[in-house]
Amino acid sequence: MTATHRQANGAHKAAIRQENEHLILAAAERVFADYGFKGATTARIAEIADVPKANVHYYFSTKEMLYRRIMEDVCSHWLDAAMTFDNSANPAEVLRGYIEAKMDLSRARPHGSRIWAHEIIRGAKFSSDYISTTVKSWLDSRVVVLNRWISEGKMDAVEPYSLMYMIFATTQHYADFARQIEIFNNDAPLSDAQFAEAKENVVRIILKGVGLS
Amino acid sequence: MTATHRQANGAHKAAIRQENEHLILAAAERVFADYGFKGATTARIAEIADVPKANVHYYFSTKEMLYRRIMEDVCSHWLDAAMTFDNSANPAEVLRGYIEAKMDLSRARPHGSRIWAHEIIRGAKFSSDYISTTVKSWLDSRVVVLNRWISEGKMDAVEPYSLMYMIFATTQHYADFARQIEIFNNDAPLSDAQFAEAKENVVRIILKGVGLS
DNA sequence: TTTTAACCTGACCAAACGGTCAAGATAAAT
DNA sequence: ATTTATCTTGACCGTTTGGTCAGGTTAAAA
Repeated sequence: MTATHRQANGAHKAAIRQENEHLILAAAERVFADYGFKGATTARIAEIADVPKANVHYYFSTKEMLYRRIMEDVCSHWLDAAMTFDNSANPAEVLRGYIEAKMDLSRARPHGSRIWAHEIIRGAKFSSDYISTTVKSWLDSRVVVLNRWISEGKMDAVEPYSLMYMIFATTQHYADFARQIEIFNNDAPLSDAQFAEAKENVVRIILKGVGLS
Repeated sequence: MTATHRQANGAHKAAIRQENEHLILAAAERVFADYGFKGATTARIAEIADVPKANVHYYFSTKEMLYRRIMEDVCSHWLDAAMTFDNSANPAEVLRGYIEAKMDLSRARPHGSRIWAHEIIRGAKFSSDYISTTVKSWLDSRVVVLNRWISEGKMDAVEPYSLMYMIFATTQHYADFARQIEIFNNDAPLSDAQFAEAKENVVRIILKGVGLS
């Protein structure tokens, strides 16, 4: 390979690194989603990523570091996509937009939701700090908005945390319990049309349930 | 020990067996709830049950058999307590009773709910038969009832499966995500009063959401 | 009292586990 | 052309894993 074929400034090496890290992270996301931290094995991650196990440890020194990286990726993605709780518009539109965004995220990235579920069920050993700071701040600020809407008589006087938990639970159920839903749906994954109907139903029931329709 | 001190007909041996099986099952429920099937270890189960590891294998030949037994226990308990979907009364009372029963079960036996969550997230490898037969039959029969109520104009024309999934998700969230709720509640578990308020909120929002209040 | 059947467990095993390492391959810099 | 830094990987290591087993204890039956 001559100099003219090479990319400038070591771009090839960087590309290799990016490619392999991406392969390993994608495989790890699947394996951690299926088995949780303890149940996942680096051998299985390597197998799915189609790289030797030693290569997994070359890019990510330990299983815990790989797990933490995955958690960070999942969280940042969620902060971007699922925390678009714009409080400038009217309550019904805001809640509808938020619920739809969370439903879409469950559909598009179910692995992230499942990793989160594993992590919380086990007791949030790795993420309790993150939850008690970043996530709690975000949630509390939304509760303030909800309470303002309630005091302005724009919606029913529901307990805001219960409402938020209901939205968390219902939307994430379509990712975490997708296999159960699939079985109930005669062993077929929900079609796009079925999922759209489910999404609309969730929005309708919750909006009406808090007096916003 | 004389004959008069002994219990009749080998009752003592049977009692020993029952006692130890119970100890091991209780410990296994906790460990499987925390780590799922793959992540759980028989050594940890033995440690929590306070019996030698070899004794765990004396009463339950393999980890898989112990897990299946736990799943059966969890399911039968749920069938008893959480499937009391009496369709003779009026819709609002029936739904309220069902939601309250599921919330109470999440509060009283969170481990069972978490084991179920692990099992489904992983793809229901051990339980897909049970879900596609017993549970699906139960669910489909309740959907028939909901559809009848809808056609009789007693409640809104919601998609019944979406509604049932919402109830599953929201009620089980209080077991599966108890740790997250605890952190949001300033690192304190929900008090009985807080839980009662949450339960009432869930009932109110769903009943109103489907036109039953 | 003797026999029998069930219970108990420390010690052990092969397999799987997370992680290491030396030695080679590749490509960028000199 | 040579050096240097990064990438690659089979082989390996100490530990943990699910599971076994021989030999013991206990209590019911004969």
